[in-house]
Amino acid sequence: MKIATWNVNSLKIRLNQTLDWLAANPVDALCLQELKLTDDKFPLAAIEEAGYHAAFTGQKTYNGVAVLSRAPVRDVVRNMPGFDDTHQRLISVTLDSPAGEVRVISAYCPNGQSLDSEKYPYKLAWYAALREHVAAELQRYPRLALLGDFNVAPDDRDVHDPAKWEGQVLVSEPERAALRALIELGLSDAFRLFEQPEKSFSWWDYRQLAFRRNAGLRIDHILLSPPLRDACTACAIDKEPRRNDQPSDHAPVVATLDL
DNA sequence: ATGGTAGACATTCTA
Repeated sequence: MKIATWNVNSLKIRLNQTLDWLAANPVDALCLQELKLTDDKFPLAAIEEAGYHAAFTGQKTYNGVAVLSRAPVRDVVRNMPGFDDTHQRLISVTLDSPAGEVRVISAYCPNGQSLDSEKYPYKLAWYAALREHVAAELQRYPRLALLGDFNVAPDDRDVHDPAKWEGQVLVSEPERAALRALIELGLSDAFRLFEQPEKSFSWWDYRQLAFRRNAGLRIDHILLSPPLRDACTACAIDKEPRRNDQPSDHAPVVATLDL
């Protein structure tokens, strides 16, 4: 089976690109972030027409996440129970695979804006809550995949110009430590299970011709629990949609699982 | 040091 994640930066603007991408890349599950629409505006009919079920949680203007799935989904949990948050940033679902049920979580981690912003401690608190949520989910679901826009570049090799970015938001040590603490629950960064091209990124700023210069960061990740890590045979970033007219600023990431 | 682009919405905020 194949699972993927894509921050589409408005599902309204990117609906046709999403459907085109699914037609060319018929993955079993696609996690979406930054829907930027309320649930009543979610394009469920078009997605079902394309052969997918969907679980989603949205809000006006910002945030919003979804899981699109070939198989029906069940046990849908929106956000993190016990963490009081007005932002719609997380959705967890269960789907069936030949090897048994798989828990798929779509995450849109806070950006943080800058180290001196009030959004920065919110980001770290959100990460701490996510760690607790995923720890609890792992107790119940040994086959777990956490996919999304983590808004953290784990390592300097995930940054086009580490000297320029040193200490900045998305790269700062406390953010990297928060992501490591999550991974230390026993998850693996699927992308780094395999040899990858140098300077592989998943996000490029719209400004300053960043994509053309490959001035990007790798901030979109697929994290796998041990049984899924063992089943993972490939992981890649698909840069093609970033070349589209009116592209998202993020590229999809795809993992192949031998299940 | 500043602002560059894009999306949603309202003339600014977020990324």
